[in-house]
Amino acid sequence: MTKANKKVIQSGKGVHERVIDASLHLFTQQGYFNTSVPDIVKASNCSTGSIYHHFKDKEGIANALYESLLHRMNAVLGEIEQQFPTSKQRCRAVIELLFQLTETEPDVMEFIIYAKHKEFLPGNNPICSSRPFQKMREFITEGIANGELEPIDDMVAAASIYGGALRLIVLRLDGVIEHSLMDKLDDVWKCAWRSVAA
Amino acid sequence: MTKANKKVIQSGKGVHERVIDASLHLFTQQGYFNTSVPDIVKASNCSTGSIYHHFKDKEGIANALYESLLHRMNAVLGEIEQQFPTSKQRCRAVIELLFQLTETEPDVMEFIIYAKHKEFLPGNNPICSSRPFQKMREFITEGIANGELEPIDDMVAAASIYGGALRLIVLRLDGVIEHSLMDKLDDVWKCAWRSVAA
DNA sequence: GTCTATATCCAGATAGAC
DNA sequence: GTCTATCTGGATATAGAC
Repeated sequence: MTKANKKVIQSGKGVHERVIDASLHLFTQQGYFNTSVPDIVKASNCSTGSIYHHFKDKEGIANALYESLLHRMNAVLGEIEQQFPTSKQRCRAVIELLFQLTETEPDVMEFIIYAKHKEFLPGNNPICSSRPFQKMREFITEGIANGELEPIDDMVAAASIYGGALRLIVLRLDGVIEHSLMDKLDDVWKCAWRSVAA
Repeated sequence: MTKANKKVIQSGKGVHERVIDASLHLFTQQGYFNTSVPDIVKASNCSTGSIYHHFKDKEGIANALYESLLHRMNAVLGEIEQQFPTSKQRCRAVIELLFQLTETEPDVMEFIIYAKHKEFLPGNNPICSSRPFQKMREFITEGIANGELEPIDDMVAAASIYGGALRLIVLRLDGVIEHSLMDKLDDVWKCAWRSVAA
């Protein structure tokens, strides 16, 4: 990508947003620790001084990014909850959402489900304890309670429903799968649902 | 752990093994980039000079560790292949093996399936392309070919069979699950097999 | 082969002009 | 609020005695 391109893409954005955008890209492509603040300076077209004016430190950047992505995920899951009444519909919608996000914004997906946050955000809980992941499990718990799903351990059921999709997402992000996950959605869903349906 | 303890544990081992052992522990507990060579010096009771005499550099340590664990995994999967003739038996044995390893040697499991190798071993292929992971998928492919499993996409079938177990392993390593995975083995396997059985 | 002492580098972070 | 110049610490890696 040329310098000119970068400027076009990021024109009109404030420092905060430019830094977050650049960092998401660098962190997912190279890893948090392989990305230096000077790297972020170059990629964001902001100066060191500006960056430290807007963020406490490098970890503060990662934290802002993390919070914003979790917040966004949580909002979308809330919409799914409102739109669909059954466990079956909700879980299917979640998997479709995750696949779509993997295809359209792989950096976002990679940062959410594939980054080792505890290594660079040691203060935070593991991401699987975060609100969005909890909500995903609630969809399951309710399904067990109302008899849509087999009466088994919640964690086992959640892992069975979402586990296959999450594996495929990792394989896709790693380049092992070369075509769009959307092609596999129906098959994945069929397997996932069969594994726990009552 | 006291210094005395450490010496007892590692007495009689050579530099190579002491360094590998200490590094596995440090890398999984703190992350590769949060572990300095001086950290490894202290934990292994080897001097900087000795370490660099036996390994080219810090990455060389991680690489030796990675290769040795993959080699070990590969050997055990080979035994499973020999011992069991059917896809069903083999996949079940794989999941049991992974659960056992998670409980008895969580560091090993964490380094194999949860570390972001591409960030600190940039030369290597993604681990899901490695021999052991390929072999796990072969067990599936053969099952599809001989009619034990539904005739669906190999990757989808593999993700469905192993995905739930791998999710639970991550939850266990993150401390979200507090009891032994062995307790859940039967349920996990039932779900996994139902998802793809012909 | 193992050790201590040390060189070199570059990261993260700050100071202070504008 | 943004910038450039700079400080400081600690990391990786080496040198060279033993």
